[in-house]
Amino acid sequence: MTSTSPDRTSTSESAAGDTTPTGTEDRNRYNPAELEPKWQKRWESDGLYRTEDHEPGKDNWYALTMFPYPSGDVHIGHWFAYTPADAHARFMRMQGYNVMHPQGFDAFGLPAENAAISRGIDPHKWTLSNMDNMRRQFKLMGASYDWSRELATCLPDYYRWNQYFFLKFFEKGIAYRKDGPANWCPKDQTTLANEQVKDGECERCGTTVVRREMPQWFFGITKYADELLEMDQIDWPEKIKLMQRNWIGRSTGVTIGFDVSEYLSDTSAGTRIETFTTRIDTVYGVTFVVLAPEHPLAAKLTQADRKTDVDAYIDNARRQSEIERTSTEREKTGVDTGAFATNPLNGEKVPVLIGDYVLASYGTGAVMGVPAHDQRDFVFATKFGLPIRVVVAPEGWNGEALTEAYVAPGTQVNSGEFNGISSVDGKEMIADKIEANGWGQRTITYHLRDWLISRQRYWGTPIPIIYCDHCGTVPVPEQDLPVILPDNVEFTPTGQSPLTLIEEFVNVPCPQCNRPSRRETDTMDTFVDSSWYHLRFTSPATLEEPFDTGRVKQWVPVHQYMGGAEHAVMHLLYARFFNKALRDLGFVEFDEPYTRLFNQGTLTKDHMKISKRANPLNPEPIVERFGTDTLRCYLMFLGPWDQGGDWSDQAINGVSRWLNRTWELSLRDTSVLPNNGDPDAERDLDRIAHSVTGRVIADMRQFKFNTTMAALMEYTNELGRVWEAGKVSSKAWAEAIERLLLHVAPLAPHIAEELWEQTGHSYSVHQQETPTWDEAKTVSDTETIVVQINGKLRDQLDLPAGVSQEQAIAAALKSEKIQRYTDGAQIIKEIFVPGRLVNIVVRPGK
RNA sequence: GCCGAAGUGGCGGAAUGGUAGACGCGAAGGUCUCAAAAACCUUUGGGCUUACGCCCGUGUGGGUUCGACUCCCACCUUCGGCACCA
Repeated sequence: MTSTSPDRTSTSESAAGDTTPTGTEDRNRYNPAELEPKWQKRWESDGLYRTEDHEPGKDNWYALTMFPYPSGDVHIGHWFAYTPADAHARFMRMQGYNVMHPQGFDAFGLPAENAAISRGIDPHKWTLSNMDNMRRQFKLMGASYDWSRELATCLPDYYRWNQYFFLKFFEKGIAYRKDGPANWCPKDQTTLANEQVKDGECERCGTTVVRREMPQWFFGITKYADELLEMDQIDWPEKIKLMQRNWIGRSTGVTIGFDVSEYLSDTSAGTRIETFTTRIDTVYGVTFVVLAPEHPLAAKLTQADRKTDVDAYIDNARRQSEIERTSTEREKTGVDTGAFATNPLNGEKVPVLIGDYVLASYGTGAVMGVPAHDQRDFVFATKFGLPIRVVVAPEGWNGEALTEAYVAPGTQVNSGEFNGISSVDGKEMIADKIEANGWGQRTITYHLRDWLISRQRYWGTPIPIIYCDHCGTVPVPEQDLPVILPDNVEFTPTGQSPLTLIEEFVNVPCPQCNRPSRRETDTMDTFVDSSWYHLRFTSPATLEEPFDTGRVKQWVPVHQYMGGAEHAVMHLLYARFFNKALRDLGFVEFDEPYTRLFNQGTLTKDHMKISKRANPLNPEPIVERFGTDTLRCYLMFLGPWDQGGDWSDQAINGVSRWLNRTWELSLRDTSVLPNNGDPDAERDLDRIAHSVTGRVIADMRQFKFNTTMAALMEYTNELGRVWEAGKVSSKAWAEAIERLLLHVAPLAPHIAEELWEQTGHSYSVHQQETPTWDEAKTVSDTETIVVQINGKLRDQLDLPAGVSQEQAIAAALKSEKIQRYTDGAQIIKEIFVPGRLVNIVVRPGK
């Protein structure tokens, strides 16, 4: 199953310390291949990481990583995401928290279906066997997962609750059905996921994909837009918050109607073109109005002589894919309707055009064209020979024509009664006037659309709806849940959902009237699954309800969520929405699902994305050669976790060496050390030991694994020197080693456990607490004071700790090196930074 | 185009406005060895100097400050996200 690279077995690369001259030394050699599986088994059989809902005297800490899709292999990217997260969870456990660290599988999705189509494998079996394989590979990480909580979203025990929530949402109007766009391949006669569309073409057959409107299911996330913008309660990276804000894209402006009644024979779609603008101050500069091709008034307004052209244009726009239409590269196109609209402010009649740069889905689907103050309108007007009228004058403008749109604020001109005032004030005054006259009103619009959850796919949660000719859209009664996804289905080569072909699935009696009806064959977006899995982890075995409310209360909101930034606006926004919807339905009491969020970066190799084909990097050979602990530590050491990093085959040696050094240092025969140590030497050792703990605690809390590792490496280097000096007692030495092992434990759990045992401690190191430290013990008797002349380093002095300003400056002025600069010069200023430096500012004298 | 992050030795990277380059890799020299590997020790930003030392140096150009990798302004480059949003 797992492919092994052929060259690896033949090379004679030896594991660290591989060659062993004698059998007696063998026993004390660091051998991860032996001890890692040993401890993994022990931890598992002891249930060391099984979490209770309550531990007396401890606060709960829910450490969650974004669960993986079961693609089949745990790759190095998984290791980079999951092992530092595990180290943090372990650290929090040692900080005295009752930590829950679960893991599961986000098991619905397209790849399973692709495997089914291309290789004829059943998605169900494919997914479950991938999960088995990945579970085994995950266990190589030595992570502190509580596997008793494992869940997989493709199992009916899980997805039935998707259906349950769907029904609750439907009842409340949060789930609703309307026409929505889908990517349609005309050749394969199927809809495609966005991932299946490559450069506007069907990934399978290369046919140009078109947009097709069809009835689909939505979740009403936009109702929560304003609440989703509030992010004061959550401790998330500013970057992610910003991306969410931009995605929600709230903009305030004015909706204003342009009367077109005299050009309409059919007024069923109204008599005004409603437009939305954020720049109502420019309304006197409107010289045309543009409708989206899908706008209901587009056809109705078209005058007889323009009909042929307009019909052709609209038809053509419909053929274009979304990708083509929204490409900014593309030249703007448009067509005249022959109709005119009246600007209510100045009574002017301006032409109405249709242009596909106007999007039906944003704002009102119509824009007022102000070419002087909007660059797109400027380009459009130039192309169609429409007038460009300046109404907000740049400073110093004297009536010359513009070469591009002027978008900044200015002074109102050509604006009737508003002439001469600033456009900032004009915005408000004009809006007031429009509202007073009933021409329009202030409006808020959002970039965020409702969440389209329908997928015309097989491998997902069936949507629990039945369509009856008599009763209409009928929800599946709760007691009939789950609607089971049928097994053993046939996949057509086109990728059309097999659900539509299964008679016994589709044809069902109406739950209300019992007449023959048809079941919904769309399934749900997999982001539905991942919107609430963190709740299910608290009580994964519960059968009667989606989760145990009492247990959720003890664990959620998740204290620490960790995962990639690629989910900034999809998963993370959907999960926040889902939580708020569940709250409004009474399922949970809190407002946000994830209190803290940390995003790791991406791991690269040779500064390129790691990919199976072009740039492979398999964790298993690395584990075989160096051990899990080395791999874990190296991934944490190679750079700041949030910035990702670049893999180096060479640099991992350094970490391997360090663990070997840790091993060797810990197992030294302490009987050669004195019983009574030298007090000065022991005070020095204390200083080193306490300051390393201070650094480790501060850095681990903030996910700064690389500097944690650096601090521990410095510590082992120091310990080597301390041993050489031979002045500390065996007791002091043993304490120093104990401290080392406790700090290593979260990072390299296996070696720490083994050494903990071998140094005479009782199982398990992972149930110990982080060592304490005393700030007072970290200060030394002397401190190095840097002496600068005019900010440049000229000397260093070792002075007693806590030296006063006067003493320090006096000592500095006594220094020969300093006198070279002060002799004959005028001292202007002396600066003293306690514990750091003296800076003497001189002017070269005469 | 807009938004965001980042630019530091040969390499990965470290530095509450206060000794730039911690820690590690690599490299060079050495110890051990018949030899090699491993391990250990020393050196390792550039330039000048016999030496004490001195000068330069954190993408570029300015600025603030006694003192700037760090703060401010402008620009360049790379990466990530969004993109005809009215």
